[in-house]
Amino acid sequence: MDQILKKPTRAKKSARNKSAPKAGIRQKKERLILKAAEKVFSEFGFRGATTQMIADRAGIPKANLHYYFPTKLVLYRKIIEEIFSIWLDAAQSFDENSDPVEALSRYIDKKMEISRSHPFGSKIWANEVMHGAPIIQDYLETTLRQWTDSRMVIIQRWIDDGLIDPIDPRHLLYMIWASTQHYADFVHQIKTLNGGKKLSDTQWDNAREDVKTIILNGIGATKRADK
Amino acid sequence: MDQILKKPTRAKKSARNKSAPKAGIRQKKERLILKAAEKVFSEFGFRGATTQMIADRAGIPKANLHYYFPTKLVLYRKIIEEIFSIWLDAAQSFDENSDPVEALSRYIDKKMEISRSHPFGSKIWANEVMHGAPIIQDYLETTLRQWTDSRMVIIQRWIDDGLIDPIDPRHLLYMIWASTQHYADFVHQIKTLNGGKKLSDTQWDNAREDVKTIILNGIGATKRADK
DNA sequence: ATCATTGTTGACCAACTGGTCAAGATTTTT
DNA sequence: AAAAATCTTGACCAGTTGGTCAACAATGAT
Repeated sequence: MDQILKKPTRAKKSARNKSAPKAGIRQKKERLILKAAEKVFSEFGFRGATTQMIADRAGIPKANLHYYFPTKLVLYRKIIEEIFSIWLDAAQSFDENSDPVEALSRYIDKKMEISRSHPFGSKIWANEVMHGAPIIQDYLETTLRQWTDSRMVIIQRWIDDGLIDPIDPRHLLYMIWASTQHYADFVHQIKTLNGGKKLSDTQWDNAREDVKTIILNGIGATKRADK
Repeated sequence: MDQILKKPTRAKKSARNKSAPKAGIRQKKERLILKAAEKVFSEFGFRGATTQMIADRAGIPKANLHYYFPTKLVLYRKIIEEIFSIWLDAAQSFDENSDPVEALSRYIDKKMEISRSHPFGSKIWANEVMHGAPIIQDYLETTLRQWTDSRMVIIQRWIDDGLIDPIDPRHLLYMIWASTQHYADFVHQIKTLNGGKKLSDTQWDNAREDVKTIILNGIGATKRADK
């Protein structure tokens, strides 16, 4: 799931020494920077974030950051790629061979889990799309488009087989995305409306169950499956 | 709906002359700037937007913009206030005396309409919240909080009266917000997945109906109302 | 006509920011 | 040990940006 993103970065020898005394430096430092950058970008957006902020959060001088990532844009792209790969990972759970209740339940569970564990990534993605996707347009047009089309076919088949009510598959997908990602993108609003406290484990469970219940009932997937 | 935002701005005489020969200048120019600013802020975010961009789009020199709005922040705040007032306007349709199907249908209709007619505002709001609501925190804690609480009571009453299934009112509201605002905030993604063409009138109708259907069915509001 | 108020704008500036660079430190290879 | 490669960092620079200002124009009141 990650290989696409990794650079070869000197994979010649070092097969006998104690693991990787120096080769690991680059990897560790890049990880450190990426993590800091993800947070800062999600908080301030691409232009709002400064390389100085990112360097500070990573605890290194700015020049060092630029040694590993030549430009702010390159750093940003790397992060987008990671987010997208996580997203695609969850998308796998929406496979062909399941019935609607099973497939959609699993998919919604995964998406909610990602909203909880990777809220920064979700925000960055949302930010990108809201600003016209200047960086990720190609992802939208290729990978995301293909995935969406293929899933719409599956949903349409469920409809044709009478497993769910006839709704536009597109809007069902949008609703799932919107409802699940809302818990990442609007976490601040949710927290404020929750008396300033972030959602507890139980509240997260409730949220996940309610989203699933409403959507599955909403498309009539349960009334057939139940009996 | 607007009075809060307007400045007194010389309301002495001019009650006999031909309307407002000069008094109108300020108002017209402010409108012009606000409209330009809304677009630019929604496209580039607060920091991404420059006062130069806004001035250019309004067709005036930057210094003139700063004559009417001393700082970028003041301009931004003004826009946020307007957005919020539009939002509150729609919120009215969610009144006490209706049954769930009627109240929620009307509310979702209004929200979808706003997503279509005021996508810029929705994006700016989303952007604010995603970045921790640095400007609008007070709105979240006061007005929005109160409104949300009062509507949750109504929804809870519906549940107690057996009019809808027992779900957490909070999550129902979040789902409505998420699903409807998605069509504004993610319009670019939706457009791309729609073959690069923005949604037609029919597609908007379908979206609106599907969102309503799924949510109303999802909470079991229709199965009681139908018979 | 004259004055006061309001509106207009080019030129300017201080602060910030992405990115560079050269000198030096550290580690790996030979 | 010493050469080669990699990593580190303070100082620096050029471009951008929010905001100011002084001179000027237009309009309204007297």
